[in-house]
Amino acid sequence: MLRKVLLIEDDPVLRASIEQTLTLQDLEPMPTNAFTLARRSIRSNFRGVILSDIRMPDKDGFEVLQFAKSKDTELPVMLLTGHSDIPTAMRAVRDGAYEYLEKPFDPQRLVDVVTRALEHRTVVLENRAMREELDQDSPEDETGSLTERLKAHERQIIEQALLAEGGRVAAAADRLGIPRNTLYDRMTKLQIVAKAFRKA
Amino acid sequence: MLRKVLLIEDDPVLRASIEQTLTLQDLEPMPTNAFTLARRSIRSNFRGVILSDIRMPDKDGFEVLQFAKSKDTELPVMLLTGHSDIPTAMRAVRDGAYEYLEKPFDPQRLVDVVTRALEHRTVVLENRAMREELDQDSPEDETGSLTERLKAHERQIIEQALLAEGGRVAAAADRLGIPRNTLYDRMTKLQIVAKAFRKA
DNA sequence: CGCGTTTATCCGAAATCCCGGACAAACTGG
DNA sequence: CCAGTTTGTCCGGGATTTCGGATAAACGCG
Repeated sequence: MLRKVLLIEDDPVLRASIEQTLTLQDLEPMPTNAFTLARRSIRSNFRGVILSDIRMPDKDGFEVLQFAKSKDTELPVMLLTGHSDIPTAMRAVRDGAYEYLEKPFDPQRLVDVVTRALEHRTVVLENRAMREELDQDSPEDETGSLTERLKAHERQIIEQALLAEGGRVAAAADRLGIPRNTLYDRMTKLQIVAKAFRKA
Repeated sequence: MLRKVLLIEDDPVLRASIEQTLTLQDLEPMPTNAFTLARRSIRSNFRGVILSDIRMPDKDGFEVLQFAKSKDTELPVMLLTGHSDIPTAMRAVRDGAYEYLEKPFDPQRLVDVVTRALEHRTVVLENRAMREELDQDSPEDETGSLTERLKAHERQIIEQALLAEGGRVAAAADRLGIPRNTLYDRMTKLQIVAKAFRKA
């Protein structure tokens, strides 16, 4: 489960307060006082969520939202808003903000919302990682000569055995159910060097 | 993206209202007036989310929550609550409810919350499906002798080539880059019969 | 039916592989 | 430091594989 919370809030008092609330919940706030400072942290693979004030001196919280969405549409952005800005905040939610919090808010409410956002972010990233892995595995190349493919597979098996045995050839041979010398023969042919698996 | 919303609400008026709101947003409400009726729909693989009143004649919304969580801890349950029940609702959120909505609520707010819940549910289920697929593929048995494993792999490659060529051995041999006779030799050793790939 | 193609099997020789034995070098741990 | 173990390499012969050639049987099609 992720724990990072990129916090963008210009009011030092409120920022410190939120920071403390999050820290007490075993979360990892990354406090900043302005959007420009937070910019570089906002990436498509950011392993956390964003919590930003909606009204700030330099930049609007809306810009934070748009910037974040431009980097990653599934990156949760939560907005802190004053009472007068609620209609704006609700529109922001429709535009892709994860949630808004009306000031002053219950610390527990903040924690709940942030926690849910982090859960969501966690599964989204897991999802992507798995999808990538799946895409990698599936396209088994059905091309190449039989002998080449078998050789490649044999290399893979032998290297795996060597890795499992910390590069000890005799043990690997035993594990593979073949005489030690035979394994040396195969390794020579495949140009596998045992030392490479032993440096641990 | 999922769209089902299991709606548990005993007040016919409110139920119809919510149903209409959801339908207008291209969602699929499944309205019921009591927990007992909804029970059988609540499964670990339920492809949707749950929206339940927290105060009902027969059963408490809490029980819905607990029942749902017992089936699937990642099944979002949202609770409709009156003003007096807000502390209860907030505790429910800490206990795993996805969100609570204070009556009377803005329809747009309802839609936003439900939509977010559905997004979350969608990625969670995708996640599980992929995990299962990954678990199936990955556990390559790292056991057995080298020769046996290679033989198994060779059989797989040959059968795949035969399948691709409709069981014509000569063509398969060509595809595998080996002489036709050699392939016959291998097939004999591996007890592969070409006819089995030809009846198509 | 008759002819060309494809399949399936047998043969034999060259190439390759498997595997035990042997041994020096390197490593290990009392 | 030294005895015991492990590593890496070489050897050699028996087993296996490879692969072209040959051939009979089966198939496909006009």
